[in-house]
Amino acid sequence: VVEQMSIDEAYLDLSAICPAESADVVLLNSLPLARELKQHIHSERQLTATIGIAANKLLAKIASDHQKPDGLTLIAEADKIQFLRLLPVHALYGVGKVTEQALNQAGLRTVGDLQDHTGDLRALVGSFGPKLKQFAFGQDDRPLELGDDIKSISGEETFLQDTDDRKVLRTCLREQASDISGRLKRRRLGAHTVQVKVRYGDFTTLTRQITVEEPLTEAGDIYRLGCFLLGREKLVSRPLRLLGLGVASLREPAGQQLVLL
DNA sequence: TCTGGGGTCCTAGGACCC
DNA sequence: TCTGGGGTCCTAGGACCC
Repeated sequence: VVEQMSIDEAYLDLSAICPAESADVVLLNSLPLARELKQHIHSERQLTATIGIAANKLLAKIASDHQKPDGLTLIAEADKIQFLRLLPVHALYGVGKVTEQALNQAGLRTVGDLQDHTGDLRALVGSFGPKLKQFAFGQDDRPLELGDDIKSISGEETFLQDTDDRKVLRTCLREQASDISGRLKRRRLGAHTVQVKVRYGDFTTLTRQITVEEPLTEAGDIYRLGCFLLGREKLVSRPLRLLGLGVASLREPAGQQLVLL
């Protein structure tokens, strides 16, 4: 079972082909396969690959980050709590710059600090609290996401020079609309929301969106709504550094709604 | 480092409904 | 005329990930 995360990362669930009575033996049984995988990649592509083996996605990712180029790291269930203790909180999935700072300010710097913390983490990180606590102990029940169901499609362009030239902006928007339309049609989806995004020279970034009843697929329709949003909100009052266009609320136009009259 | 591109999810406020 | 309680949807921004 494979979940592709990006162009160069994926999770593999090998539990079905490496059966064993205990969780850690399952992990050990997958080692030869991991070595073989690395070898295949190297002989076929002349590329190194890094693999992390563990009982869930959180730990597998941490394991693969552990030894970077050409690594192979296994985190056993028996060792996971100890293994995590010394890592900075930033190592946990979902802890970025902002959350890290909030935790640091409360004196929580390592995953061990999180493990030992007796208070309610919700006071520091909101609804992420319970999940963060589980992550700190190496518990993660997120399943592999298989389906290629997709929630939004967008494109954006940063200009070499900030511009408010209507012709340049219209051309840009038209290209983005046509790209989005192509991707919608390939997936046989219709969009009910169109969003524009602008960024000015000072990096101020604004988005505006509109939701419509009819599913959109045509480039012209998406383009027109994008223009409408830009105009309605007078977003091009100064030169733009970036212009973006996107669609969301994607649905398969399964049953076409007919007009009553 | 003056900061690209494509995504997902969460939050908070407001309009609106019963 | 002001006011409860429970809910949905839309919008805008932001944190985070690769």
